[in-house]
Amino acid sequence: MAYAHALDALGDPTRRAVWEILRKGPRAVGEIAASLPVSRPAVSQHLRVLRDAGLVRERREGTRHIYAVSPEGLAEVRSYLEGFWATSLDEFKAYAERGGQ
Amino acid sequence: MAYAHALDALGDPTRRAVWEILRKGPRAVGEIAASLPVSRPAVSQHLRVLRDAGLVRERREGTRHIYAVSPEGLAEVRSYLEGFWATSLDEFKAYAERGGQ
DNA sequence: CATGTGCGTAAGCCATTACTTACCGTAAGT
DNA sequence: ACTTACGGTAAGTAATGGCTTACGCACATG
Repeated sequence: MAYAHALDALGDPTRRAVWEILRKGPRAVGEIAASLPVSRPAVSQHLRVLRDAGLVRERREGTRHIYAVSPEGLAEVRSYLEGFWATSLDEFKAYAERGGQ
Repeated sequence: MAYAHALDALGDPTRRAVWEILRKGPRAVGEIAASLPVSRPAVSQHLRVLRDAGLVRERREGTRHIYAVSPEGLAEVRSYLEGFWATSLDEFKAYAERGGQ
């Protein structure tokens, strides 16, 4: 299996922190690590997971590896959650009609 | 911390499997466990995590505990992801304008 | 060609956690 | 009251995984 699902990748707080940094714009690995209380290799490993999940994308500028949020992986997670939305609302409606029990 | 974020709760494959079963409609604990390759106590523990994350809700019918997907937790995850959507599209646009590199 | 910079990978350690079985509590039926 | 049904909890174990340091590779610069 190994992180097939994007939600596996987002299930770690540090990884979400990396993702939230990239949300502000593309960053090199070292820059990301400088903003976090973990080492650069740790960030590198997290980025690999995020990349395998399709959540970030990489490009190279000389020796620097620039990462950026990828829309595709985000869209995948979104559509996954959308599938729950309709049934969830139905449930909520029935729940309310029972009087909130 | 311990599963403060709903995405932490959704970061486990078995827990997502539980959630996907509940997506089809409310179920008792034993019913859920019967659909999965893990024991009933394991399901019970996963349901507790999902419940603490606000992703599922519980009601009782006699000795049966009926679980159902909760809209609130789902909405939380959705709004979290929505925050990435706009910036992600901007990034994608810039990416395309660079020629897809 | 040598040095410096920026990252990824390997190996190992430690904490987290997902799972099991055993047990206990509660509700309903006989 | 006894029994059965249904689930949560406790305790212990095995595995996952997140982190570190050490190392190696690619690119740029003197």
